[in-house]
Amino acid sequence: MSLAAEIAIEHSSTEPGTKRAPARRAMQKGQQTKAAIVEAALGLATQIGLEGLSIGVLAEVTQMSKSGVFAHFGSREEMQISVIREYFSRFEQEVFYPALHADRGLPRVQALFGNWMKRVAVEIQSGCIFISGAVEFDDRPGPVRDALAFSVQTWLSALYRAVVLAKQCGHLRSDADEQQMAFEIHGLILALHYEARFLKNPGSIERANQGFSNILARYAVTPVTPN
Amino acid sequence: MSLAAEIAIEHSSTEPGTKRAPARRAMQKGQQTKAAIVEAALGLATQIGLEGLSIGVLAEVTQMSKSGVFAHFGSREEMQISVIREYFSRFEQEVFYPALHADRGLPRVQALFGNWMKRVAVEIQSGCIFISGAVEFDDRPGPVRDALAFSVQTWLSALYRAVVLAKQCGHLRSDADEQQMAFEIHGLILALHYEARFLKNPGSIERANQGFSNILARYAVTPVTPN
DNA sequence: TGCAAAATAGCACGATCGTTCTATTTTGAT
DNA sequence: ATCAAAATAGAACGATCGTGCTATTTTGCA
Repeated sequence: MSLAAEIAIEHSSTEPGTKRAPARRAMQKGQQTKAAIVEAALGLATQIGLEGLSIGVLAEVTQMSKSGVFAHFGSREEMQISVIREYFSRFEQEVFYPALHADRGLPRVQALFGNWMKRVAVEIQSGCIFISGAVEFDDRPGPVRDALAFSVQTWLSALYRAVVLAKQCGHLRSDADEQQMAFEIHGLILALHYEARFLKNPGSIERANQGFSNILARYAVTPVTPN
Repeated sequence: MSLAAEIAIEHSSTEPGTKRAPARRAMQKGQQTKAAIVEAALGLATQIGLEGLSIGVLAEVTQMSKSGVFAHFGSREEMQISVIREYFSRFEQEVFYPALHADRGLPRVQALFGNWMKRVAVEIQSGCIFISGAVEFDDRPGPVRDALAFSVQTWLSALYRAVVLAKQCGHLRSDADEQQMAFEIHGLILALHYEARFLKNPGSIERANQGFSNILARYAVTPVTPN
């Protein structure tokens, strides 16, 4: 049902500062500061990447001591994972859930792509953790890579399922390959991020949108009205 | 004429260890060791990225002292730039030049894409500096970013010119947008690298090839024979 | 073979890193 | 208000980083 359905399960990892037996105390302040740290870390990570994050810089930004920051996570890796979870949560809220209001089938696929584009357009300035993180952790095994790959796979699967639904609705040609279509859409987003953010090529957003139109023209059963 | 025509100009930077006036000495050994260091650095950089390169690790790998390695470049940034130049040079030799033997027009575009695919297929294991470097330096100004962006732009321009040539040859529809076509091809390569190397999704190579066929079907004037 | 120049090594520097340990302060239910 | 627990601070650790300085070794024309 939810994009993050399985996330909740994985979230039951050992949180430092949370003792098992006597869970009577409220500990509101702790979670509050932790959220503020993650917020700051998220802003930093989108710009300089997850690997660029350091406890020291995080302490500086949040006006805390290094050990104060550290205590909230127990390790740097756990801090990075917290950032990934927060990023995923916002991605979910901004891209996935709003698109569920669109009708099943092609309209929903268009909504997903449209919301994704809106987000990436902003991330041309701020950066995207799903893209930078993929490069940073593509052959560095461990829990951070796992959390990142899980988040990305969850989102790409949601996109794929929307395409499958579109075909079931009869909106796509009978010979349309749903995995292929999702792959090509992903490529457009990646090319946009690369050419706009790194190369600073103007017109990239328009080309990504045009590319999506081209994909629709290929896979849809009938000419699609542009949004 | 050459893909790297302008590179030679940029290459006239201050090389440490090269004094201007008395250029009598041969200094063959120096360049030889430097080449070996760059070779080792290239192998490391493809895996762990340009930012992951350190003088210390490089000294370990080449069985030299840190200062011995350092002296060949004068700075870490200059070392990274040397790696980028070497990577570009090999890319040129492997992808660009061989494709010039194909006939102008669509055949050459197909050859460029085919060679590019062959290389990326290998880089699913080893990694691609043009992709990882773009993420590492997308908002870190400086000479390293400049060298990297220049290399990538040079290659993408070469691809674009091949597409323009294909249209001039009458191989593409009159309404074909060459920049758009190059953008979509770039997206396929990026999606392949992302989904195969990071997500380890099988079938990504086939999807990239299929995507290229789809692009040809859209832009070419006549059905194209698959290679 | 001699000898200057080039190549390499050795050492030390300040900085930053993640982490551990031990205080100290703050919190919040009783 | 009390007091234990939670939250935060402070200091120190070993490691690694890029780089500068000064030897020492190696190179290759004369």
